[in-house]
Amino acid sequence: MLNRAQNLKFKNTEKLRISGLRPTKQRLAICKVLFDRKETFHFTIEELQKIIKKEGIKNVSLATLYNTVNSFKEKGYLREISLKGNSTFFDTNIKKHHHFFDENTSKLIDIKNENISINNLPKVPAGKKIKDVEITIRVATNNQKQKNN
Amino acid sequence: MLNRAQNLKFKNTEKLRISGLRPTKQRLAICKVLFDRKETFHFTIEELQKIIKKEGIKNVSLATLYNTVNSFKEKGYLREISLKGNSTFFDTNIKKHHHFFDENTSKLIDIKNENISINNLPKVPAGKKIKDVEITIRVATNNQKQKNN
DNA sequence: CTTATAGTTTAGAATGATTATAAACTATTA
DNA sequence: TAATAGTTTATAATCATTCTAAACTATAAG
Repeated sequence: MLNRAQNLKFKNTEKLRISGLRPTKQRLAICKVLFDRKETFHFTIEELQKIIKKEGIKNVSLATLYNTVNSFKEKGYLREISLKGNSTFFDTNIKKHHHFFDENTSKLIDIKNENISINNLPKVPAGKKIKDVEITIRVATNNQKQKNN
Repeated sequence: MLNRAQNLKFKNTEKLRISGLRPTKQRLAICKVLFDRKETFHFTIEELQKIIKKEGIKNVSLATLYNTVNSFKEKGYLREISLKGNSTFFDTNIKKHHHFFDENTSKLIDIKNENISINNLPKVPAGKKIKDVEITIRVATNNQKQKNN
């Protein structure tokens, strides 16, 4: 019988194998930060690197972070979020959902998909299928000017 | 009485003055491409440069393109569109509306705001106001793999 | 008209994010 | 245990964007 830590590691190893990736120390370190937690979260590559450093799990180069995160994105274990300006955000929540973007803090907040629906969606261009629907609601305190980026 | 070309130039000059920008040759050349047309359109800085070159209006440096487009964005004469990966897209349509993004062609298609509405929008975070709502619907031909960027 | 000045343009440098490279390293398989 | 295929890493390369400072120009005042 596996304890909690062993079980999580086992799951991560499986996730890597399924993705066709060998379970190396670096990748397991990344998995631990990304997937061994109760709540999903949003991050940039830079933030991910800081977290891994802080937890002192293992030093992981930027190149490996980019490669691994991109692999997970391709395999569907992570999603990339569209945002103006700024750098690229990823989300460990891979269920269909949407986002508030707080312009004051530059943080994303999930909107569960059940809460929201779209009416009168126009016809999709001929011969095309919908691959993804992304809704981003930018919010800010009232007294703050709207950021245009 | 002004003819059509003169009238458009006058309007552009006004637009610049209102924005606190002097109507230089370069800026008028950019305005001509952006605003002197029936239909609004989407562009990247690189595409804008190509169009201006092709029309042979006036050579405009990249720095000026960035500066002027950013000024227009700040003044509200242009909107920036959030998109994963790729480079930054702008839209000369400044009315509230949304977009299809065709993954096969990497082109945007407008969805008029009247056509679409959102239900069950959850409560906005405390003390915050909605500044913008952006809906992007990614589409592709059925037989093509979904791009994840 | 000039001229002075404040604003503008530009090439090229600087920056920052991301990707490519190739040598050193490591997990896996035979 | 060795061979090999895959991985990591530092560093270089690339790409979009912003900065800089010198040359240029629109505007306003004389």
